[in-house]
Amino acid sequence: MSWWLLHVDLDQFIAAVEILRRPELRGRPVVVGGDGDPTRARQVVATASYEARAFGVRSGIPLRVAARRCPDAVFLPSDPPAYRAASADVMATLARFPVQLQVYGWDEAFLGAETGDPMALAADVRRAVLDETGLSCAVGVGDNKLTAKHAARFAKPGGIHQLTAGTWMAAMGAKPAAELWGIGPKTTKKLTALGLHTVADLAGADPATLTEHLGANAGGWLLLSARGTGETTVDTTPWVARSRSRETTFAADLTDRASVAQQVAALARALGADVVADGRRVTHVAVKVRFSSFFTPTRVMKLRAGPTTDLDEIERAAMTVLDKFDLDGARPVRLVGVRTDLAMDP
DNA sequence: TCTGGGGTCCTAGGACCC
DNA sequence: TCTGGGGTCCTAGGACCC
Repeated sequence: MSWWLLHVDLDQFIAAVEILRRPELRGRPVVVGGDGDPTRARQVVATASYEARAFGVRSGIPLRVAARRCPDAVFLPSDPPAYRAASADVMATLARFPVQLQVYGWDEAFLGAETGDPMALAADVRRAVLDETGLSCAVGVGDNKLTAKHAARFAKPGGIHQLTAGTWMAAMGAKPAAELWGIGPKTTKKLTALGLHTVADLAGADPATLTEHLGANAGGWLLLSARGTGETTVDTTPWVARSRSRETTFAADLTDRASVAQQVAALARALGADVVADGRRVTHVAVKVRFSSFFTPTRVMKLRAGPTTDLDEIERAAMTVLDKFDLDGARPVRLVGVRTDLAMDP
């Protein structure tokens, strides 16, 4: 018996939920995103089914591009409440296993288990999720969260796979460092500049050099990651949001300050109502404005009078924060957003 | 064909105080 | 008179993830 980490990752989650309630779509290219109208601008793909991915349709590309690449795809609007409900079903299934459970977003979870046969456990988990929810998932088995996470990638779609310290370098060493969990485009660029291209390159890098160019914290963490080292603990405490935000990209840019202010006020009120309905108090109010140039500054204000549930105060604060922006000259605004930071003490 | 929405965590720099 | 050092709070932005 030893301690194992499992990473459960649902396959094409959002598309899978849609196919589950519309079985006639199974086997067809399905694209979910925005309001489901691929002729409208400024909407992107949330999730594409594997059949659509075969045509080059990926998360984040504009719906119009998806329609061009895959004209036969079925386009559906995003339905977050349905995905939340499906996610809850999956997590409930996982919670019935004798494991520690850490929910990690809608479609992922880490399990920690003391077991002598982690692959058998993974197979059981996969089968239970499929039987009880109709949703397929991949399950990665590892000696820490990083190896488990990457094992799940090898397992996708719908399989199980094991990756440990002993097999890490053989499996991952030749892959681009960019594929490591936690390494994004910016870090990749810095690593490339240092001549570090693969996971093996990074694993063998000079710690002082990494620290110098990426910071003490990030440098050390990168090196550990490249060597397949990661967390071994599972945080089972229920997730409590630290912030909540709401933003809107307009179909056509706003060009007058009054419209921008009205949109921000409405967002602040709606967001405040959601947060208060959840029994939370607001400590900070932030406003985000994206101009047509894609320049996207954010301004934030701490509420001096302390955490509040007063919607008028939240809206007023948003208006005060909006005043920090230079909206003169009618620079076209394509997006506004409001974020509330939430009090963490009960 | 221009580029969604909702999150978390970290860092840097200025203000302010002792 | 041209100059310390530390600590905390606050804001802005960067980076990444799903």
